[in-house]
Amino acid sequence: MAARSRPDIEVLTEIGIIAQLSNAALERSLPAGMSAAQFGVLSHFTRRGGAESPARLAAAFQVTKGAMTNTLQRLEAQGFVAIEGDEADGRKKRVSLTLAGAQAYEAGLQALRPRMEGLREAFTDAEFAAALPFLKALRAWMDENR
Amino acid sequence: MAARSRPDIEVLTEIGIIAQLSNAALERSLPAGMSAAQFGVLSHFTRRGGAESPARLAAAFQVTKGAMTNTLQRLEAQGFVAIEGDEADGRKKRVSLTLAGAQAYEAGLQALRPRMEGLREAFTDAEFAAALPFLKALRAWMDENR
DNA sequence: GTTGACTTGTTCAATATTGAACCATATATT
DNA sequence: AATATATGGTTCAATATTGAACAAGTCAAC
Repeated sequence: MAARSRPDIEVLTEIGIIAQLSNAALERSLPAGMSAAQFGVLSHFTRRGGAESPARLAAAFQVTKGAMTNTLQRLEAQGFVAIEGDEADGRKKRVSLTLAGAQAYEAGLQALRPRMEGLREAFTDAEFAAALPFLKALRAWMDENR
Repeated sequence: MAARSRPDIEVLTEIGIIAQLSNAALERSLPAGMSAAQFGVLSHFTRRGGAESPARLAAAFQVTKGAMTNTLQRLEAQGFVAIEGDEADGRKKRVSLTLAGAQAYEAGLQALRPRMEGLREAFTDAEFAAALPFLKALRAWMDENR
C-alpha cells in the first residue's frame, strides 16, 4: 500500500464516515416518521426538561434556525412538542415536551437498544472514555475556529 | 451539571458535531462551485490515479449510486473528470481525472491550507495518530454492523 | 441458446439542510 | 421619544442525499 495520508486528514476522514454510518443506522432503527434530528430534540428535552426557545435549540444542535423551524413543525404536527409564545419576550417561543413526545422518545430508545448493546459489547466504556478528551478538544477547536 | 451521558453516546455525539463542523468549514473554504463531495472525488483520483467506475466510487465514499451520479455529472460539467464507457463491460463507465480537474484539486488544497495549518498548530501529529486506532475500529464495526 | 439472477448506472419523488431575505419585537443610543 | 441596531422566528430557492424503480448489460446453469 502506498504512503498513508497525514494523520490529521485520516482522523477527519474516519470521523466523517463514522458520523455518516451512525446517523444512517440511527434513522434506520428509529420508528417510521422519526428522524435523527427529531429524536435529538426529544432526547434534549428528556435530559434537560423544561422549555427552550427554537433559537437555543438550533444553537445546541449546531443547525440553522430554518432547519430547527422545520424539525419543530414536524414534531408539533405529531403532537410530540408543544409550542407557545413567550410571555416575557414577544419574539420568542417556548417549546416543551408533551407526554406523547416522552413516550415517542421511549419508543425510539427501545428501538435503538439492540444496536447500542452490540456497540457496548464490541467496545468497553473505558475505550470510549479514553477517546473522549481528544474528541472534545477537537470539537471545541472546530467550534472556535469556525 | 447533572450526570453525564454514557461515554458511548457522548463519543457519537462529539463525532457527529465534529463531522458537521468539519464539513461546513470545508465547503466554506473551497472555491465557489466545488462541494466537499466533489473535492473528495478529486482527492481520491489524485491519490490513487487511474480510472474508477461510479459504483466503486460510490462504495468508497459510502454514498448511494444516485448521489455519485449527481456528483460526477457536476464534475464532468466543469470539465474536472472524463467519463467514458468501459470497453470490456458494457454496463460500466470509466471515470478519470482531467488536467483541469487536477488543477482544481490543487486550488482547493491551497484554499484549505490556512485552516489545516491552524489545525496542526492546535494539535500534534502524535495526538491524531493516537486517536486513530480507536476511530478505525469504530468505523470498521459500524461498517460491519450496518 | 434461454432463462433467471445479479450488476451498473440513471432517474425520480421525498426529505433535510443551508443561506438569505424578511417581519416583528426588543434594546441601546442619542 | 426617535432612531438605529440586534435578536427571534419563518419562509423560500437551491442543493445534496436517500431509497426505490427502472433499463441495459453480464454471467451462470441448465
